[in-house]
Amino acid sequence: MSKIQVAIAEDQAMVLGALAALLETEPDIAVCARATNGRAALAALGRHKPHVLVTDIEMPEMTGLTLAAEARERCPEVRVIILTTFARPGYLRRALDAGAKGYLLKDRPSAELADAVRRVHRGQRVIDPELAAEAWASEPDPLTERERQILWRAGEGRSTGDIAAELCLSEGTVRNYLSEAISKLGAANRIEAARLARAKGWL
Amino acid sequence: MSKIQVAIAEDQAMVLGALAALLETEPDIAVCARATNGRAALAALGRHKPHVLVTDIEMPEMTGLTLAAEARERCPEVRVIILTTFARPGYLRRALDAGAKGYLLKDRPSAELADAVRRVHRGQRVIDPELAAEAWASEPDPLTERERQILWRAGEGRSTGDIAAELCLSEGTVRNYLSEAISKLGAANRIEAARLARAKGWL
DNA sequence: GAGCCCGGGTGACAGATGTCATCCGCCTGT
DNA sequence: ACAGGCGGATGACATCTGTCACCCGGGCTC
Repeated sequence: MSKIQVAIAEDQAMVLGALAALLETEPDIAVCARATNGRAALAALGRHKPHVLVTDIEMPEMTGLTLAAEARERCPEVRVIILTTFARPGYLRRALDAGAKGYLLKDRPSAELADAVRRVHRGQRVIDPELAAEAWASEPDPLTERERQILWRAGEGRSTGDIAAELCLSEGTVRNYLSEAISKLGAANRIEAARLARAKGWL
Repeated sequence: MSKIQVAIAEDQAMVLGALAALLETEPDIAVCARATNGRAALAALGRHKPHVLVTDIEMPEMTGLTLAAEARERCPEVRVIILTTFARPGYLRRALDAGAKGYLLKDRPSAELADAVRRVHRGQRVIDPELAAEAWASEPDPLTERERQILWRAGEGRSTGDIAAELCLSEGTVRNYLSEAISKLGAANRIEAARLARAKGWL
């Protein structure tokens, strides 16, 4: 019996090593590659051709979501499982759009990981059930690309003028977009709007 | 040879399980207790009397820092290692004040964990070297308690008026504190100030 | 008791933010 | 050819923020 070959991408080295140790305790699973950022993971996919890729979302260089999308392009036979802290409907939706086969939360019991790897390897989908329900019920991202760009920067503490300069827009326009975003999100000001958007995974 | 008994506290069950798997691969270490929140961890210390406690900082019920302090009170023979994402001088300082013997970052290679456990068990201290240097160089928290309260709320997106009402202060006073905090932190506005303070672990 | 620091408050002012109505090009579908 | 939409801009206005100078009352200490 040949083992299921798994690649892992996770930016916190300690967690990466720990996840690898966890999977290595399974007799039918082998970890063939590890990466601490998205770009490295993508390179590793080409070299090792694993059956399954387990990846975090928030990573330097390349996010797990874009990694999933790239992987589908270049190595369509690799099945991707997103493993993340964030129970954000927006992330799940984007993950599925990017062709991910699994979406698992880091606060699930550790036994579920190996299970998910096996299931996905068999061709099944594995989606965190609570999150799936929530995502179905929840409204889709109401923000336009511009609003996202601007709200993001506003959330970092940059001023209207700064943002306008950076995006080559007029100051008034930036305020308009911000105003629009604030009202779409039902917030009282840019700060709260940014927080809400982040919490939903829209940012 | 009897193994080093380790307890682990970490709120993300998946990571908890993975860390346990990682430590279990070491022949001289055994994981005798696991907890996904601070209170449960404290209870486990009483029951299992481990040699070493490895704990995250940000957890529900009780933070790893207060857990460390409580542990020193009730089970002074247990050596505590803080294992966290956050390279914040403020956290390190508070951890050491609380009697922690180790402070390790989650983005260090996973091999360092077992190493740290052994060292701390032998009675040594293990502090992330870069962080230690930074903490020594870095100025101590410049914020007063009031400023902290107010800046925290401002960072959540609450308005000056809101905050004043909540803390039973006048609106002008809140603005004064905020202004003071902003200038202490060298920020351009309350949002940036809150971000900076958070990054330093002062908030 | 005089002087002084500290938490808190006031008032005034400039500048940043949030809201609206309106306008202008530029596509796009019919 | 024309009506819409859409991204972007403008101007005006009200409100919120950030800053500053100064005031008050209670504890200190000398």
